[in-house]
Amino acid sequence: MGRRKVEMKKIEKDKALQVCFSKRKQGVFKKASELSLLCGAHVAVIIFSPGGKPYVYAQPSLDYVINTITSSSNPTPPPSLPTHQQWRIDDLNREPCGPPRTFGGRA
Amino acid sequence: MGRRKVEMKKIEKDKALQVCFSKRKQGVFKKASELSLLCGAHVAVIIFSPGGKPYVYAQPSLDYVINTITSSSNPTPPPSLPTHQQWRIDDLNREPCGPPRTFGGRA
DNA sequence: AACTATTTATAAGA
DNA sequence: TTCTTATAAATAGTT
Repeated sequence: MGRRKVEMKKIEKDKALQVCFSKRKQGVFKKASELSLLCGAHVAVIIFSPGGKPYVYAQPSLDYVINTITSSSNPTPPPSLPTHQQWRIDDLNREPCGPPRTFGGRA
Repeated sequence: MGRRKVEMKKIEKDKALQVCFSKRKQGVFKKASELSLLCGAHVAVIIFSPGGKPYVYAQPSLDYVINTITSSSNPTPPPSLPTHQQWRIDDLNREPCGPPRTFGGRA
């Protein structure tokens, strides 16, 4: 979205890349925060700038999300939920990681 | 965006929440993958559904991003970059975490 | 950093 | 859940 449709490939011009990074980082954080708020979902977004500086959005906290995702299996299933899923961290690394995919099903 | 402007508060109707979560999770992953591709940025997005099931997008990998962010200081500055920033993980947890904020500056 | 022309994401509905 | 469509929102190029 913008004046032109943009090709999805690495931006070469350094100035343009910096501007794009800054704008889109903000966009991703906003989308993540909206998802968290609207759906009551816990979420963490970790972004490293091309210069290596980290930016983080997390709900409720980075520690919480990393600790939960790092636990090899889900140790504390919410007792109120009938269809709780079991999962292992190894499964997560098998995600396809491409934009035009489904990125998993429902909870 | 959509037929109506939507209030930014927790969705109550369970069905609507599921649909919203599914669509927006996909949206966040797509935005993150575009940021990664366009800017060559390393990124991880970890999302827990309301039911507690985790979904992950990561570039180049979840392990890489978590290991890097978990290191209390950046141990391996890219030698090609002149303006490398030093940072500590403690700094990251001080992010405001609200949608209408700047979410950090530029690298 | 602000401004808009456009593209893209997505809320409802089928 | 997938598709369609009307609209809100993100953002590319410009100032």
